[in-house]
Amino acid sequence: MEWVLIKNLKNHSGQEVEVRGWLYNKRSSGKIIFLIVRDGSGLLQCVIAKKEQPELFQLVEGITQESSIIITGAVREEPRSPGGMEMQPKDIRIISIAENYPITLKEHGVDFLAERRHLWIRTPKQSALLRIRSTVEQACRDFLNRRDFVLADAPIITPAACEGTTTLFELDYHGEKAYLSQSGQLYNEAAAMALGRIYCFGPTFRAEKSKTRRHLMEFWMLEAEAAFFDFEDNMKLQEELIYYIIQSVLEKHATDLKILNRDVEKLQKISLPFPRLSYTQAVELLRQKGRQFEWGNDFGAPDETAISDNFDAPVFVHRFPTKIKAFYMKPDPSDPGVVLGADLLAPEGYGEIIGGGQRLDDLSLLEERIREHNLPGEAFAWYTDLRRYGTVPHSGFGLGIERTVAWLCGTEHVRETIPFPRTLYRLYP
RNA sequence: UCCUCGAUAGCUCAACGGUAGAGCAACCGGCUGUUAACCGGUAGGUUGUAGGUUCGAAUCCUACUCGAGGAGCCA
Repeated sequence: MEWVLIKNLKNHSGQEVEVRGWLYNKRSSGKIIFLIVRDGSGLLQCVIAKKEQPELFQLVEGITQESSIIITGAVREEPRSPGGMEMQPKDIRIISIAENYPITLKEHGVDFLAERRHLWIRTPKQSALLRIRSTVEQACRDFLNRRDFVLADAPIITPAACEGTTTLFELDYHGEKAYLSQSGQLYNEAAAMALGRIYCFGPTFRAEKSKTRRHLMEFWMLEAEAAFFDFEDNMKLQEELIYYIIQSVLEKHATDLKILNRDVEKLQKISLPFPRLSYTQAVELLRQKGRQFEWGNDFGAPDETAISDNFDAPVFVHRFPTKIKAFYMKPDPSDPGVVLGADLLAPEGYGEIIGGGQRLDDLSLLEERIREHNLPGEAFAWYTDLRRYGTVPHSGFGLGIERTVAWLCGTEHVRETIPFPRTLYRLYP
């Protein structure tokens, strides 16, 4: 008997197959029982009539929610069944009867669910989110690999802050202070000088006590870096990547997006190129909308939402004031008061999903910036070396995976876009 | 760190100074096409903790604990 995943059952209509999974729900009306079985790929309805299968009917009455079972039987198309396919089981093997399951099909609060995240991920919406996350990650790799980018993983344990600004998680490295990485970027620059076009993809850590729906203590970031890419090349690469991710998700996840009630039209109508707005233009836009904003300040979350609300596609905001950006950003040669950096703001108020730009490639200016920002010169000696031995113009960016998935799925909170979120004040499970 | 809100049955909530209640889940029974099925019944509580006000507190006051949303910071 062939073991088939529920999502592939439509290719087996009329055949007898085996499905392995868990009982998601059971509905009985005395002489007929409907089982809803899940296997991680989808939901399958099974129907058993008492008159036709008395022993099986009795067996099934004792199967509880989330019990693990292996069922065999013929599947056929059935419009009344969720998922479109239905099985009439010939045999059901019980692997394990589940104890009284805490997560019911009714509504639950966030605290209750977060405390049971290990079980919450079994529910349809959470599974759909995680499947889409997997596709987003795969699309990132596929896209960059096709563009001849080499995967060069950056370290997680680092000796010093990359940007010197944010609060980091400190750890004891055999008596020496070390920190969990908040960005692989500086290492990426070194790797790009070795391999040309590279990316890293892994978790990053921020110890700030951020407590919003857009923040996690541990989140995943795709960071790409390319030698000889200028600012414009960089933005073009980013928008093509995002476009590729959108198309991959639309193509592979029609069912999941439906489970999530996502308005897919909003994703379908996004086209290239993405709109571009300079920081100065963005400030003007905010003022037009009646918001108080002074040139030279950084945008807050409500400002970002106000800007992105003007566009259907993600929008680049570029050329920020040099003073509010990181030390490694390259000033615009035609206006040194601003840098060749850009943030990509997702539509519908999901905020910044990419930050990137052209890097400072001039040795003396970089050394000056390191001093200005009061960064320890010794710790950055290797980084300035990159400008000493064959420096080239180069650019890169970092894409926040959870925010991207939240936007694509139309989910309120990023904590649902990662299997086991690390949020402020919650380290369990 | 700051601001706002919340904590009552396993879950989601009601009771707003006068005997703690409903729906769901659990358990028992009924129902031949259910869609979070439905119908009847049973059981389920030191109202987050500690103090105070009151004849009387889930309800009012104070502190604390835990959590949520937001700000700042960021992806």
